[in-house]
Amino acid sequence: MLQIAAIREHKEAFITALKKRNLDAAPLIEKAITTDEQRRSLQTQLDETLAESNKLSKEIGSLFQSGKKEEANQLKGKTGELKQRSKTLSDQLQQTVDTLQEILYTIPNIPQDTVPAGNSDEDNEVVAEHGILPSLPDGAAPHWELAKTYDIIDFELGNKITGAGFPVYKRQGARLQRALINYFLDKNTEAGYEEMQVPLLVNEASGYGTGQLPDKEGQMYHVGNDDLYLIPTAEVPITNIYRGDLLEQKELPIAMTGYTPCFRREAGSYGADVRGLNRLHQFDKVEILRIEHPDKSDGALDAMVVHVKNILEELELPYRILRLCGGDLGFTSTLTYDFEVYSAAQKKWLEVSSVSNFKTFQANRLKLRFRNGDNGTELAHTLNGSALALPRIMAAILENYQKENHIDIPKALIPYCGFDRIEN
RNA sequence: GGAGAAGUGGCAGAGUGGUCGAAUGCACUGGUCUUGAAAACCAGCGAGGGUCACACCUCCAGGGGUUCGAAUCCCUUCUUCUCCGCCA
Repeated sequence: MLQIAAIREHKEAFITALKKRNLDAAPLIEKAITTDEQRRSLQTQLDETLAESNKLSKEIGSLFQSGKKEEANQLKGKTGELKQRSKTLSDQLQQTVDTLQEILYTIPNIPQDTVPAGNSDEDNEVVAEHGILPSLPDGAAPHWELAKTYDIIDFELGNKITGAGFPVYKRQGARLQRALINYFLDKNTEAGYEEMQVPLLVNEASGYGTGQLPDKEGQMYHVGNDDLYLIPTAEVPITNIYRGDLLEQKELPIAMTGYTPCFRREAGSYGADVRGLNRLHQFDKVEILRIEHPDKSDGALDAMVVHVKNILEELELPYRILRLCGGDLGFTSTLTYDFEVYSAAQKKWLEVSSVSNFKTFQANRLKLRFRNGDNGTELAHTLNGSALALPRIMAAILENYQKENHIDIPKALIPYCGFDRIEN
C-alpha cells in the first residue's frame, strides 16, 4: 500500500510511473487525494468538538469538587449536543478512512526507473544467461515420464489421496526433495540468512500485511472453521514476524530464510503448462527475506540476485535472469528479477525464483518501521526471493541429468542425497 | 475442552471514576566529571493524526457500552498463566 503523503507529494510522477503497468492511475490517485482531504477536514472538526467537550468535562469536574452542584448540572446539558456532533463526525470520519483505505488497496506499487515497459511476459528483459543448454539424445523423456520410470514421484497416488496437483514423492525422489531443502537452507544460512520455521496457517491480519489480502483471496486455501489461510509462500508468515514492529536502526538489516510447503489454489489453470511438476497446488520452497534501511535496499536486491545465481551455478543448471516488465510486475513490487532454468526435455524455461524489492509498500501495511536516528520513525524496506522453489528445479535436474539407464545427481547434492544417481 | 486469575510504555511495575499519556526502577540517548572507561550527578526519553511551527485530538490487548468525564465500571472477543481433562 502506498503512503497517502507520498501520493500527495509525487502525484504526477506516480501517475507517469504507473503507466508502465499499463494503468491509467490518474482517476484513482485523484480520488485518493480528495478523499484524504475530506478525511483531514473531518478529523479537524472532530478534534475541535472533542477538545470543547473535554474542556467542559474538566470544568464540571472542578465545579463538583468545589461543591457547586447547580452550575455543574447546568453545564451537563451543554455536553449532550457536543456528544451527538462528535458521534456523527466520527462515524463520517471512519467511513472516509475506510474509503481511502479501499482506494489505496487498489493502487499497485510504483515501478522503478529500470523496469522496462511492456504488456506481458514476452516483454520481459533478459539481463543474463548462463550455462550451455544441454542437447539430449532423441527419446529423452520429460520429467513426468522419468518420475514413473524410476518410481520417484507418483502423481496418481496424490490424486487418490487429495486431488490433482498434490504429488507423492517416493524413494529416491523423496530423498532428493529433502536433500534440496537442506542444501538450500545451508546455502542461505551460510550467506547470513537466519533460519526460521514458521506456521503454515496464518490469520487474516497476516494476509493483509504482506498483500495477499484482499487482492488474491481466491489464490489461498481458506480454513473456514477457524478463519485461517494456508500460506501460499513463506513470505507471509516470515515477513509478518515483524508486523507492527518499531526497530532500532542498528537492528537492520534483518535477513531470514525458511523452508515451507506452499499451497496455491491456482484456480482455473489446466493444460500443458501445468503437467507434472510444472504447477502444483502444494509444493516446497525455501525463501529468503530481508528488511533493509531504505538507502540499502537496491544493493540488497542485487546481492540476493547474486546469491541465487551462485546456487544455480553450483547445481550446474543453465539459467537466465529476466527483469520483469511493467505489465508482468507483481502488484506489490517495484522491481523483480525472475530466474528461469532450462528444462531440456520439455525444451522450456521454467521459473524457479522471483526476487523483488517492495520498498515501503509492504512495510506500510505491516507498520514495520525503524527509528532513523533523527528523532523520527520511518518505514523500512522489505525484499524477498525464492532460494529456491523445488518442483521445477527437480524437473530440470531430472530432465537435464538423465542418462540412458539412470539419472545423475548434481555434484553439490550428492553429500545431501547419499547417492550419486537415481536408478532402478 | 472445563474451572479460576491476569493483560499498562523496550522491560519490570504503580495506578479502582476527574488534575493520568500515565509514578518509580532498569535499559537507552545527550551532557558534566575522567587520559579513557566505569561509577556518580544533570537532562532527555512511547506511538499515530494534525500544524510552517505550536495548539489540539487519539491510543493503557481488540471491539462495544455506561458516564458530563474511563487505564479504572459493565459486556464481548483474543491472548497468557494456574489447576483439571485429552494428547503427538
